[in-house]
Amino acid sequence: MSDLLERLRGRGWRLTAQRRVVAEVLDGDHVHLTADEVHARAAERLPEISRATVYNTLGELVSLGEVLEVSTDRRAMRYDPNAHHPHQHLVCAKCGTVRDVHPAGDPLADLPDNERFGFTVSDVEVTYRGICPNCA
Amino acid sequence: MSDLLERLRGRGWRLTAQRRVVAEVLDGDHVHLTADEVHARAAERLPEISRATVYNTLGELVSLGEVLEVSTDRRAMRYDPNAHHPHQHLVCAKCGTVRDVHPAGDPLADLPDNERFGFTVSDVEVTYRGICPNCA
DNA sequence: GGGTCATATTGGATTCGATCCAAGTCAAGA
DNA sequence: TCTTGACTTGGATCGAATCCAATATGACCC
Repeated sequence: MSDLLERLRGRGWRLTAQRRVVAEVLDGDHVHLTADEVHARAAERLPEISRATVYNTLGELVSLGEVLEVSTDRRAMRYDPNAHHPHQHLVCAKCGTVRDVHPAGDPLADLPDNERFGFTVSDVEVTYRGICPNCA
Repeated sequence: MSDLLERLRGRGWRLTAQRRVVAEVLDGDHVHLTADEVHARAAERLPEISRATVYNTLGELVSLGEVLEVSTDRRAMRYDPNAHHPHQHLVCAKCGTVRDVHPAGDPLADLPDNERFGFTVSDVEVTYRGICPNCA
């Protein structure tokens, strides 16, 4: 993740303690934390960090393409640091657990021209739902 | 949509003026209204209908499988009466317009067993994003 | 038609996630 | 070290959705 910090610095990001901590919190494999969870973990290291800053930083990381926003339910948005490896999500309908998955095929290619209605289609998002082994 | 009302009556639904109006509002082709929009349209016919009742009724229709909930952005949930014909959604990233689309292939079948992690996968939801002709 | 009762409706309060804002703080270049 | 524009803060605010106790009403029975 220090790569990430370097990359952002190169783009003129001012490196603050708060941003560093948020980036470190996200630097786990396969985490899909809510903003509040990110805030809680960040606050363990930097007790005074505010929610607003966590939201700001997450928003910046998203628009820089370093983190993905995924909305798996009607509750809180989740933040996925695995932005540089295309993947989709498998969500447990009971406990909300999220796993990264890699379906075969290219869903974008599966949308024929006559089903695009003149849209310039740039992105597709696939969410699988089911029951995880723990909840079954 | 009177089919719908009959079907629901058969399941013990008590048929009230409010529920009838909500069902009628949803009885349009390819509409993807928010709860507030449903409420506004319902209120044209039945001025005293409350938001709470609209939410209740929509929730019931969803759990009865007669209407689909689609969350196309981080804003309000949308309600899709086209529940009996499998389809996916194409969303304009600018204006939010939603169109029903029918991609080729079966995304469920595209998720291999070794990518299911023991989940019982029951459903998949595909959202295409792009820019519509009007916004381009 | 009238009575009964379980179910539905109401609107105001409440929750929860997210955003906004003005005031204070601080990283980084000179 | 100084300066400055960008960053952070926490409290207010917003918007969607849910909850609740009081009231109203559809459906069934006679």
